[in-house]
Order: sequence, then structure tokens, then C-alpha cells
Amino acid sequence: MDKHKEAIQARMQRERDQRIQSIQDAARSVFIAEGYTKAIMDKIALKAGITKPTIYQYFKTKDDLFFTLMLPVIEEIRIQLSNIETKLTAHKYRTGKAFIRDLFSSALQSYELAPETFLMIQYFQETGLVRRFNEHISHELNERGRHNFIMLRRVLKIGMEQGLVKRINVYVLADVLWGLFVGIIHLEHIKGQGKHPPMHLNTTMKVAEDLIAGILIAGKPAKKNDRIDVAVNP
Amino acid sequence: MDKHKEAIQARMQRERDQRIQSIQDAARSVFIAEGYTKAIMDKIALKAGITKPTIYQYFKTKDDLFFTLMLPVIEEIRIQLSNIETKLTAHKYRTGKAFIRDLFSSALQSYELAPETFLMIQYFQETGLVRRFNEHISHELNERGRHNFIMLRRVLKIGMEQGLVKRINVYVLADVLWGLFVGIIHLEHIKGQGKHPPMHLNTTMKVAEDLIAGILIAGKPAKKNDRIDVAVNP
DNA sequence: AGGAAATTTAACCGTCAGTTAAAAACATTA
DNA sequence: TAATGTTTTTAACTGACGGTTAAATTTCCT
Repeated sequence: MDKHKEAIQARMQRERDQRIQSIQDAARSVFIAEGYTKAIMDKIALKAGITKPTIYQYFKTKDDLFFTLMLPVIEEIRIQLSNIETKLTAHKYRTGKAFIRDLFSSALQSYELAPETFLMIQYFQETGLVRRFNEHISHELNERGRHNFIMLRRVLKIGMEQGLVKRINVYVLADVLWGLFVGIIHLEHIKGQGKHPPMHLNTTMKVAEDLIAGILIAGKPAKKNDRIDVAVNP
Repeated sequence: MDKHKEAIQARMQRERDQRIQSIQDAARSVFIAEGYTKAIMDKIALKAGITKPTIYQYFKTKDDLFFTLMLPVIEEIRIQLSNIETKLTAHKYRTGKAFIRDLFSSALQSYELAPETFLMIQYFQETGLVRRFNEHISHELNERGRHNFIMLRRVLKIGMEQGLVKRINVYVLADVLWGLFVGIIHLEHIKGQGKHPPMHLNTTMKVAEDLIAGILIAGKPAKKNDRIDVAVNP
């Protein structure tokens, strides 16, 4: 009669997952509506149709609950980059333009998976000007962020080796690209006053993409920064 | 005997200003050291050598105190842009490169005036994911931010009209430039783990500057985005 | 029906922003 | 120097909120 027990266990697990899911859904909507500090745990519980102590049965702290909302976004970035890397190693890109377009569109896709959460990650990765997460959570965040960064650099390096884009110091280029991308998203988000999607995000991002493409593809003579594999950034 | 009274009034005003200054100094250091939420008003008071109620005699709320720390930074940005505009109208720029270099260096200077505060502004201008300021404060922030943006666009437009840089939609270009700048600063700040200045900020920013210069100056044929005066962004 | 698990209820603790009222310190004027 | 007015301190309080606890209640399984 193991079958029976297993079935019950499975159902219980399903229910637990559902509850976690409903708490996260409620939390996300309250965080977005109220901001982190004004997102009151009792309100999240109310919205999830349960009581506060129940939340604390599934999540250790408010920070912890918040953290679980950020993970899927970081994971999405990883997946998107991984897809590009796969295409690269299969020599699917015939032009640098296509390569760069994929970089930008994959970044946009990560953002669109959960726009507000995407933005939150940027804040909360910061040195702690706003809040300090507990050690474990900020470590986890940093690790995953670092991992994605390494991946982006690897992808850029392969693109260079395949002659898709010009050879530039990958460490710096990765920073510039990511900075440009996140910076524009933030800006359009502010100016869009919370509307989704921000009105001019795509237009602006397209221009940025063209700029980067223009620089990375046009055959301007190599300059002093056009080195690769120089360990400048950590 | 008005003189006497006036002198006394002046001294009292000086003392009041000094006290405000010392509160702000204490607040800044505690905000930077602890983060906004963990910056406790009693601690700020202690550091300023006074007691909490005294702070509340000079500042209405914690938000208000924080807000006064951001103002000088926003003002610095305005001044820097205003300087560039002056140089432009006096036809002091002979090359686009010099113009762009000034844009970047003035932005960097605004950052360096008070790095942490500069970063805070970006967070707190956001839609309120982290905190919601009261109506008055967020309105004030938005107004001043908008004003600086208009100024940046005007500066860019003049630069285009003088043939220093290529003609591109100024609304979009301003977004890209500012996004790029702030994005890189944030990124290097995160990676620099709070060290000042962030190790690679200047290197990365120099590359960004070269990228932008390359695109805005090199004589690539005009493309569909190369319009000016098209009211795309607010 | 009996029993184990999770949930609710309802209260509580600690911390912190912000307030209050009275005492103390200080400066001003006469 | 005494009286007066202003500012600061003291010390306690309020109210909101994160987080906890323990007992009562529900739910679901056997």
C-alpha cells in the first residue's frame, strides 16, 4: 500500500506548493503596489487568504519571502544567456548584427518576465544603501549575479573569436552593455510612471542597440582598448 | 539700535544653519553606513551630539531629512549642465570629442560630489518599489529631475546644431546617455563593494565615452532615427 | 470516532518613527 | 542680577510593524 501513501504525500506536496505560490503571488502584488517597506505582512497574508503566522511557516522572514521572488528573474537571465551561448557554439549566427540583436532582445525578455522584480534586483544588489539583507541572502544574490556576469563575458568572448564583433576588452564591454541596458530600463520605468510597458522603452532600446552595433561591427581601426583577456574587472 | 538686533539675528541664524549642517552631516554618515532603514534617528541625533526631538525641530520627518541630502546633488547636475551650455553658446567647443568628453566628465563630477547620495537619488526616484516618499517630496524630486533632463536635451540639441555631433533624436539620445552613465556607475559601485572610487569606474566610463564618441561623430550615413525635434519622449 | 498535522486566534515582544510635557540650560533685556 | 523668553534635554509615551508563541480549532487520514 505504498502507492496510497505516495499519492497522499504527492497531494500534500502539491498543496504546499500551491500555498507557497499563492503567498508569493500576494506578496508580489503588495510589494509592487506598496513598495517594500510599506508592504505589511498582515496585508500580504490577508491577500493570500491566510493569516500571518502561516506565512512564517513557509518563509523565515520578509526578506526571505522577497528573495524568493527575485530568484526566477535571475534564473531567466541565466537561461537567456545560455541559449545564446548554445546558438553561438552551433555557429548559428552569420552576422554580428544578429548576435547583438539577440543579446538585447534576451535582456528585454528577462525584464519582461517580471518588470518590477527585475528592477528590484538592481536595487537590492546594491551595497545596502536602502536595506541590508541578511548575510545569507545577499551572498546568494551576489553569487548568482556574478555567475550571470561571467556567462555574459564568455558569450561576448566567443562572439569576438568568431569574428561577429570587434575585439574589445570583454570585462569592460560587459559592464558597458549591462550598465546601458539596466540604466535605460530604469530610466524609462521612472518616466513611464509605472505604466507597462514603459512607453518608449523599445524605441530607446533600439537606438542603444544600433549604437552598440555601429561600434562593435563597423570596421574602425583598433584602438588601445581593443584587447581581450586582460583581467581588468573582477 | 537696529544694528544690534540685526547682528544678533544674524548670529542666531548662523547657529541655526550650523546645527542644520551638523544634523545633515551626521545623517549622511549614518545613512551611508547603515542604509536608510537601519539608520535610526536616535543614532543620527547621538552622532550630531543632540537629542531626537531637536532633529524634529529642524526636519519634519526622516524622509524630509533624507531629501535635503539629495538636493545638492541634483543641483550640482544642473550646474554642470548649465556650464556646458554656457560654453556651447560661447562657441567654446571646436570638436565633438571635446563636447562629449565634457558631458561625461561633468556627469562624473556630479557623482563624485557625493557618490552614495547620487546613487540614492536613482533609487528613490523610482516608482516607489523601495519606499514611498510623501507626495510633496516625490513631486519635488520629479520636478527637479525633469528639469535637468530638459536641460540635457537642450544641450545635446545645441551640440547638434553646431555640427559637433551627429543629428539624432535628442529625446532618445538623452535617455541613452543618462541610462548608460547611471547604469555603469551603479554596476561599478556594486562590483566595487562600496570602495571609493569604484576600481574600474574610470576605465569603463572611458570606454563608454569612446563608444558614444565613435557613434556620434564618425560620419556614418544618416539612418531612420537621425531626426531631431520629434517629440517622442515626454 | 480517534488522532496527527496544519491553521487560526489572539495575544504578546522588541524596535523604531514621531510626539509630548515638564524640567533645565541658555541668552536677552532691563 | 533678576525677570523673561527661547531652545534643548529628559523621559516617557503612542502607534505601527516584524516576528513569535501557545492554545483552540479545523482538516483530513485511518
